[in-house]
Amino acid sequence: MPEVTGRKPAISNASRGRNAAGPEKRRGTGRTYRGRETRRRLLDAAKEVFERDGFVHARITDVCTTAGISHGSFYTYFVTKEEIFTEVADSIELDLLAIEPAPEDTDPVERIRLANEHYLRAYGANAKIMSVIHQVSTIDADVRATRLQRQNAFAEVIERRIRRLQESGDADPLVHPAYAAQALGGMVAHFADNLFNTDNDFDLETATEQLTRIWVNALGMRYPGQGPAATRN
Amino acid sequence: MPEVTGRKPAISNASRGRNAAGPEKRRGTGRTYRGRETRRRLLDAAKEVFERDGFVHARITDVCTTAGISHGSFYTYFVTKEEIFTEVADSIELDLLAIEPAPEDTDPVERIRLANEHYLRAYGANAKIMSVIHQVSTIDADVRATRLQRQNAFAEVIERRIRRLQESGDADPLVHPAYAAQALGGMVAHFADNLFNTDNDFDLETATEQLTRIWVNALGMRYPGQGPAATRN
Amino acid sequence: MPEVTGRKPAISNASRGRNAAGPEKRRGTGRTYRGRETRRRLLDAAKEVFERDGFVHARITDVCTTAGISHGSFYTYFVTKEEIFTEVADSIELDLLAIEPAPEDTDPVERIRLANEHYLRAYGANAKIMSVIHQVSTIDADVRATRLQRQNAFAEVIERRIRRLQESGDADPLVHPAYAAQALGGMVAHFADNLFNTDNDFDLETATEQLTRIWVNALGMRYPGQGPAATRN
Amino acid sequence: MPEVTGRKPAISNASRGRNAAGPEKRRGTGRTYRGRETRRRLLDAAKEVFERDGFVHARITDVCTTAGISHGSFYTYFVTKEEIFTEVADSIELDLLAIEPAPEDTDPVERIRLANEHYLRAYGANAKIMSVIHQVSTIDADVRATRLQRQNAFAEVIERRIRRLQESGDADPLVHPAYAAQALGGMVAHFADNLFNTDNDFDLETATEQLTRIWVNALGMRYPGQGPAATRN
DNA sequence: AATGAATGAGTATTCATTCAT
DNA sequence: AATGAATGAATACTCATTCAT
Repeated sequence: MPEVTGRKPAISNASRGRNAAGPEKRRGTGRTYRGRETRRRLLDAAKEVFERDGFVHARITDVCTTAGISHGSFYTYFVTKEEIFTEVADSIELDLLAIEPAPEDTDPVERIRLANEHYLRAYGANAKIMSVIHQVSTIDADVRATRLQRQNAFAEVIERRIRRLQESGDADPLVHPAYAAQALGGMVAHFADNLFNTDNDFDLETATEQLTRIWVNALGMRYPGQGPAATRN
Repeated sequence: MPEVTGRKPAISNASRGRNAAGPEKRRGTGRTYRGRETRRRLLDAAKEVFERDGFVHARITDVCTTAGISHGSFYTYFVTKEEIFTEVADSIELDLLAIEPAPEDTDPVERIRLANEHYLRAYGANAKIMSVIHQVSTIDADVRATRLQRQNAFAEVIERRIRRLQESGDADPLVHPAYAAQALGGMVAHFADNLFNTDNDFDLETATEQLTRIWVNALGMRYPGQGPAATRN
Repeated sequence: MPEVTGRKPAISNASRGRNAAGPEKRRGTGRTYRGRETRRRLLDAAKEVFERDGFVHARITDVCTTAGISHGSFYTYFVTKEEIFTEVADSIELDLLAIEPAPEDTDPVERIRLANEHYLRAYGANAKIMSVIHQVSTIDADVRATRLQRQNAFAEVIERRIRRLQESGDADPLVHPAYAAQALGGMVAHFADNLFNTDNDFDLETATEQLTRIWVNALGMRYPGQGPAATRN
Repeated sequence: MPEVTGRKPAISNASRGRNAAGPEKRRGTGRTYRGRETRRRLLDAAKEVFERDGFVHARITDVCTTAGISHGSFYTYFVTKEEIFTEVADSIELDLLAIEPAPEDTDPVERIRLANEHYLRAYGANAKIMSVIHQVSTIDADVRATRLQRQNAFAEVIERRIRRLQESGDADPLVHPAYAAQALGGMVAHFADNLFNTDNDFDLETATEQLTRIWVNALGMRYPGQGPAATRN
């Protein structure tokens, strides 16, 4: 994706090195209370505008108007549209990936159900901005990288669990943990998007239950007190 | 990102009115061999440019240059960037969803494997443009609608098959066909994107096999000659 | 004549929708002294360019160059070429139609002469832009509407005066006030255009006198101290 | 009005020297029957399109489509948009200026009435295209010149008549023939445009009568059998 | 820290006219 | 003489970013 536009810092190379944050690039202005306040207002406004218009069509002007600050002040706090977007996105996805702590003795199937439920709920609470993040990830290499990184981190967690289940004899050993993790994680992500960002007849509870059932079946796990899953004989 | 323009009504149109516009909007120009050739060249060029630059950054100029035609000739064939994109996208996604007919007596599991393999291969052959289609679907309502429509059509096919398997006692009756269809279809789509458009260690064959296994397990199907799936007792 | 453009809706607007646009359309920027200055410079420049090139051939670029401001700044103040034109036109025609108040006891014929003189002088002072307004009124429905509205308002004033003259027995009762008002008003307007925008041998003073004489005769009015008008026997 | 556009023969210098008709410029193709037929179709179509869209917005494409001929064939018959317009315009105004032959002994007032009636009717029959001619005359110097030339020729006829009336003692000698001719001719022209090209409550018959009355009064003429015009004492 | 005016690169689109067939 | 494809000059408009106050 070569840089075609000529404007100053087009997206791809704007937030490069994320977290690396060029020393003179990142603006803060969090020193005074008033400054912090304005910054927060901008972030809130940005989220609103991004959700409404998508990243591509969102205009900084609108963000400023929404935040009730002047046009030029934006640059006191953020260097580019990309930067503020990244910050908005970061503040969001964190919730999504927060894996809830469950009691030690929670049943494995229940754990999966809880994780799925949490994912769906968290996604639902941020469905619109999630789809925008999705959009940006198809445009901007850095955002895409971050997204993939998170996806992989998520998949790794799942992978470890699958591996553990297999080791304890509770999951089909023929399932490849890495592949299954990516596939099942993707399945839930995909479904969540479908559930909240399109018109359809799905409902959250059934979705939770069904995704869990599929997940459990897929791994060849046993439902508690039900005998072997998916066995008909 | 200045491609997002849109001039004001301009004094002009004011007095146009009447039946001026007429049907002359639809462009075809497939009357001459030369015309058809040029059109084809444009479509090829467009695909190339979209793959390289993505929809947002693709410029009509580049498409024309690549096609070796003059600037203005583009509009002899297409009205907007969106239109040519849609045509490119349509020609692609069709292949993808075409599920090749398998011999009558093909084993159900094998059928699934074949379908998955086909999907992955077809996706792989068009991976780059597929991701662009993805991008556009997050930007343009029409493209999104078309995409969803196809996704649903695809899901319905899967749903019917699941239902049939359940009726013949070959699939877990507790799985909800509609939910499962959307989930499993999404899973494969998601994985395909991951497989071809990111750096990772997955390979096509294993992916085919694993996705199939998960799919089969998820539905509680039995692998041929292996006894009940996912049963370990 | 490419000024008559008008881009397609462009994918963009598709997802804008919602309450995006908002009220931000109306541009003002009269907040700062500097801003007001620039605006004024733009209006002056626009008048100059419109007078020189006519509306059709006038380019916004030229207006900006003439005003000594950058290209994009135009849009800080005006949305379209039409808008700035309308504003220029409005500021002009006002003078034209302002009928100066004459002393109470002014002779009716003198009143007419004064009005004609004022009209011709005012027209003369803005002859070039007047002809451009004329041009635009043949192109743009809005400008045409405004023009007609004014013309009619003007005609109504004349009509009322004719009616009063008839009531006091000072004008031919067979003359239809509404028709005459439109006819005589149009006569002066037409003559003014001819006088200032073409090569001919007319001069302002004779024109004033003659138009007045025709007007007075037409209404069957009496010249002061001359006995009945148009009577030669 | 400097040449701003870059297209080949922009209007102003296109029809230059009218009737001079550069030897190689004017295309004819009136040799075959088919050719003459096509030419006629083009002229009809052009009139229709010009009336509907005005000169500025009329597109040659539309003219061709309307005429049912191919795009490129236009240039077999006409060199430019201006040329075909001029030809359309010429064929129209002729009728308008045709002064009807009245019986030798026709009353002078009746003569004026007949002339006015003819003018209004002829204008009415071509009102729309007349307003387009008006438009073009504000854009194109040549068309403007032609228009003025005709207007002046018309005015001269009127002027001669006024002079004759004055010589025979039938018109106010204080009226300046040249000024009055321009004024009264313009009055009728202006009224005609108003009558047919705007929404108003005027009707043709009253207009004819009133314009005649004003005209007759203005010149201080006597209505037949009514004693001196506009005399009330 | 805030304001709002100024900047200017970037690109889509139209349509009269030409040209190869 | 007809067709229709190709050309390309011309220009309006957007919006991220900078800058003077």
